[in-house]
Amino acid sequence: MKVKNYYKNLPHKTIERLSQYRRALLICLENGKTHIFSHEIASIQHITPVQVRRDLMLIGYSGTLRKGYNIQDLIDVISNIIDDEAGIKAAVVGMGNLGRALLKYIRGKRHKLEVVVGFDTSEDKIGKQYNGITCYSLDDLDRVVKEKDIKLAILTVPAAYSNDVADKLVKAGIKGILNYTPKPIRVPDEVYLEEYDMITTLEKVAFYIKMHQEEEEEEQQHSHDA
Amino acid sequence: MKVKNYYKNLPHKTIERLSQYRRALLICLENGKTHIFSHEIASIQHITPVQVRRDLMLIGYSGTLRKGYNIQDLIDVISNIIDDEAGIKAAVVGMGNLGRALLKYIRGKRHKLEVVVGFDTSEDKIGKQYNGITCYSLDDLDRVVKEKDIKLAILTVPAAYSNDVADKLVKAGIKGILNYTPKPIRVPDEVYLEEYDMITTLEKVAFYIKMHQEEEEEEQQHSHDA
DNA sequence: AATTTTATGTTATTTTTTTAACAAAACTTG
DNA sequence: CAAGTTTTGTTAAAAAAATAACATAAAATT
Repeated sequence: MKVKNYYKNLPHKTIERLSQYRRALLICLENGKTHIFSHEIASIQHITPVQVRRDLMLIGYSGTLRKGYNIQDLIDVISNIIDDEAGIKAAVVGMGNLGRALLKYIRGKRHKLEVVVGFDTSEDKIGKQYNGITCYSLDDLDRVVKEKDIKLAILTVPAAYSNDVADKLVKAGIKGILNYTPKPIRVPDEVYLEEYDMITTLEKVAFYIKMHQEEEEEEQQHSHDA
Repeated sequence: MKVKNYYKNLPHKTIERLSQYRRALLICLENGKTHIFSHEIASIQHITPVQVRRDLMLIGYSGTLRKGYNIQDLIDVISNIIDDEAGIKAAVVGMGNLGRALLKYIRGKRHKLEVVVGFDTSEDKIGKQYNGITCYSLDDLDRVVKEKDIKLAILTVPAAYSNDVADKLVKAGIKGILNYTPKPIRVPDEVYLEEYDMITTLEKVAFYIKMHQEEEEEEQQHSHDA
């Protein structure tokens, strides 16, 4: 059995939570904490302590019975799993409001995952610097991606172009795309694709507001009946 | 059995997909299509036709055997389920790059879900118009939310303030919060909370790129051995 | 020193979600 | 007009994810 690659069987949801745990842990570390209990992590992430312990069990990390988990150690263990040793370079493709917002969020946060360039079609933006990275023309995409060995693209172009740009990215050899465009794109199997749709999330919240509202109305109706 | 409220038992994932289906259907409608097959919807959304049919079964919508689903009808059925009849008003709280980007995305797309105001602390922004909505001071949040009957808040303030602002929103009577802040917030049970974390999504993509990469290296190793 | 409390780590169970299987219907083709 | 094809709708099975249950251990308390 290859111990080295045990994390390949980790559930997708666990991978997501590991990233979230790490972020929470980094904040705790900044605040001077050295140890943390499963129920503390759980409380931050709005989940149950059991789930935290189960995730940590899956990655083979053990805490101490009375002090909980060593924050720095746990950060290191998680980083070893989710980070690429050599680091992964990313590009923001589409430097509109969303692209620039994401860039600001990400820039400098993780040394193993760095946004190194941006792309846009607008003459105003090409050649300019944003949060310390330069914006290139989409025409130079293929060259720049190959030169800088960029593997991940954050797609934030207008929906109308999403498919064309995605094709370009694939041809340039990109390995993963995070699509923030409201239109699903099509890529070959070997390219990892994650679609995130803001409107869907928003409509979901609206739906549950509506539902909650109707439930309350119903309850009032009942108490009125009685 | 209350037929009126059957949709309260719909799986969460189905709700999400219904929103996605509708968006895809609206695009098809614009392109002049009148009918669509389950496998066409599936292909757009990167899922299986079975899942589409199952979701539509759950909402009680039937297509015709040879023509598939009537696009306009299906849009109406979905809208009846996920939209609030009276409409839900939303606010973008934090008019930075991300807030403005989301506003641009959403503005005018759904008439049953409308962003009506923005909030910010910056003097430069207060009083200004963005995509047709005015930006108010965060100090006026309570008043404006109540006056305009705003039920949903899109939280895009800097992480440091997320909890304080969330508390304000809850006090003002908000019913649902979509938190785009990289820090989880805490709200009472009666407020629906959806957290979305861009960094987690990004790190997830990076992880699967890494994994894929290692798998390929392994395969090369094997073929080298043989 | 015995008992209680509070955590962890792990197995078992339940719930949720996805996928498979297949009957029925409508159209097409030989 | 019979056989074949295609697509829906639904039930059954499988897979994934979350939750519960509980044994174990270390510290605190009585």
